[in-house]
Amino acid sequence: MKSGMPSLSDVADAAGVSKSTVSRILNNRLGNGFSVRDEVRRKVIETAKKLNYRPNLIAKSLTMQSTRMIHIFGGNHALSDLGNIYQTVVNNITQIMDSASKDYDVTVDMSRHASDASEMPAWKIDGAIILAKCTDITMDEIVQLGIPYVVVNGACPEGGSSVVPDDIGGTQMAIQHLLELGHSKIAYSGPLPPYLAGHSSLPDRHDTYLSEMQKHGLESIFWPHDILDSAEDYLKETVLEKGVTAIVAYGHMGALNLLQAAHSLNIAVPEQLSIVCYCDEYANKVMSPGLTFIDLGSQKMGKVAAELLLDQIQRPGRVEPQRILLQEKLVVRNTTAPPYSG
Amino acid sequence: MKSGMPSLSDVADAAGVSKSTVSRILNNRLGNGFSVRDEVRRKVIETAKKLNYRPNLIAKSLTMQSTRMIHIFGGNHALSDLGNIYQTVVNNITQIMDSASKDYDVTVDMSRHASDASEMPAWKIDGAIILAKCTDITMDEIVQLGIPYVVVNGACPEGGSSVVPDDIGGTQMAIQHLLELGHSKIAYSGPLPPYLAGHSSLPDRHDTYLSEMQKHGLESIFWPHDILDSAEDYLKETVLEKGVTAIVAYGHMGALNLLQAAHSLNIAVPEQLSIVCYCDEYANKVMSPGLTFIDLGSQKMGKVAAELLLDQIQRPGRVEPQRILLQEKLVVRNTTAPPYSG
DNA sequence: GAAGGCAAAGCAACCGGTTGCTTTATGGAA
DNA sequence: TTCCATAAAGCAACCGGTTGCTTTGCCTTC
Repeated sequence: MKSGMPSLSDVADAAGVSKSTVSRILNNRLGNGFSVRDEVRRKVIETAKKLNYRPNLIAKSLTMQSTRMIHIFGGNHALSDLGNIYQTVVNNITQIMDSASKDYDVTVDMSRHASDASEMPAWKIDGAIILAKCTDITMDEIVQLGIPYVVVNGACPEGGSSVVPDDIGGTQMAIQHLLELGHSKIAYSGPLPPYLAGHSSLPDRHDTYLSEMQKHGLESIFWPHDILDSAEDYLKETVLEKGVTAIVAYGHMGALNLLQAAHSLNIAVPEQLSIVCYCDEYANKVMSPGLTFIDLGSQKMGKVAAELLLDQIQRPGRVEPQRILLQEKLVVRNTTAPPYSG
Repeated sequence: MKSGMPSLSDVADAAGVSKSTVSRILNNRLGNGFSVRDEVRRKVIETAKKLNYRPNLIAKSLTMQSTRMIHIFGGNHALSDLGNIYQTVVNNITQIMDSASKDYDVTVDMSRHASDASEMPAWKIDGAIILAKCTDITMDEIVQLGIPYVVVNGACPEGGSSVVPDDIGGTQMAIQHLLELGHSKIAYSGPLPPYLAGHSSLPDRHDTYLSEMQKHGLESIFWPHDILDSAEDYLKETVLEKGVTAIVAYGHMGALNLLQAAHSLNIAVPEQLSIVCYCDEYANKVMSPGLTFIDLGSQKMGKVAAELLLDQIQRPGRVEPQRILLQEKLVVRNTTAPPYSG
């Protein structure tokens, strides 16, 4: 009890047996030239419980191969935005992990890391989930140490596994939907796509919008527009001046703002203006009225990633690395309609 | 396992010195009865670099007294709701920790735990942040191990530190604001307050609403209303039938829904209906139009908690435990106005 | 009665570092 | 030449577990 937590030796002393005996009993490592009398076993277990003994994972990690710890990398950048899909992803991952036969402990690293530093925790981990991305050094370490991993919504190195939503397909569906309704003046509202940095969804959505518009011989109307910009200015520019009848918005917060601004400007949605956005199904559930949205399937993303990871952990070396492209779904609700022809 | 990762001994052998010498040189632990010739020092450092030696953090944290790890408890319940203030809290905590002179690693526990189980990680932690609450067993362990901790937005045991927003004062300000505008038919919209379970903000806001109304001789109008319920039904009942002119909403998502429903029902906000809600400043920032809201100060909450914790860690035993009641602020924007008198 | 076999538990090395203390080498003073 | 202080580096215990192998004791069996 010197430094707080009781150690294996403390339990051993209290129970009057040796360290190794305690270790073997608590880890149920019988056979292999070892056995105990039931009486001793009970006493040890009881003593451990009484002292509130909990193995020190750090020490355990030093010698053992498995710690049943799953570590989620990238929490700091991925969870820092409000209403982020990663929240749903993480929740679904923990849910799957909890219901797994062996239960796993899940931790999320929230620290900031320099881009040239390792994000590896000090303890040994059995599996890793990478939210969008981690530093190169971290990735190298993960691969070198042979830790099973799955990248969620991000690029992964050769031979790795990933689960990524198909933003290109989703964008195509959105445009298709608007075209079928009869729209031709379709604008895109989203942040500027920085091709080098940033997430692939930015260029994916934006570029697909451009190419789809071009494919159908339509003019593309793009004005970089972040959720913090003035939605009213944006609508004045696009809807009132350029005659835009439909907007594809990068995120649901941006869409909500557009909706509010439309109310202020007396632009009826969906009669005069259709809005479709990319959205997490949960985020959308709590919002009324129902936005027409492209479901990123974050719930499924988390689930699939967790199952993929579990599979890799449980059958090491026998699972083919997979790159799963998760189809997005168009959910038509109350913010899209045929264009106003009055 | 080995995977070629060179160990301290490998470096020592290659450089022709002992383990301890390498350790001391690489950690720059001179003095205290130890010194090296510059020649040897250079050779060791060079050898380490050549072998691409990286210390095994697991082994390191076994012996070191400090692990520089901060653990955040309660991530699973606190971060599972979208748009949660805890997200802001966590982000601000990591920010403070990162800018601390010694840098700390912050992890968030996302596992689910039975209420009679310990949530303690198996590795040593230097400090703990508890989001709202943790299991009793966990709390006991933290106290017993003498780990510095701060409870954020929740109750803490005798002698512990906590940072909590003053929901009672905030509610009083909100009601006061509405009264000054001339409202008298003020409704409260929020989840049912389960007095035993649940968070103190539920009864705090609800009860203060009741007592304030009573204090001013006004009728209280309460209909349990969650964000998933129909906002339109709620408005029909309160505004259209009972003549309510102002609503205090528990959360910003609920307020947003009320706003949308008001549009649908052609109820003008704020002309015919004032809405004020409790909200995270960040969540509100991304929303237009500007809601009048009670600022919970989650940013400050995280900052204060982190600083308090750092203080406790750096001056162990010399810091008085504090219970900080953070004042909420009323931010008047575009959803409150004098009642409609047409 | 001695040898053999097996159940039950302990010894001690090891994982990869850190650190208090000891040993060895070196040089200057007496 | 002898002694001693000090610089330079090594020894070995320790952190808290795991595990191969050995020891102890008891019961059979010949």
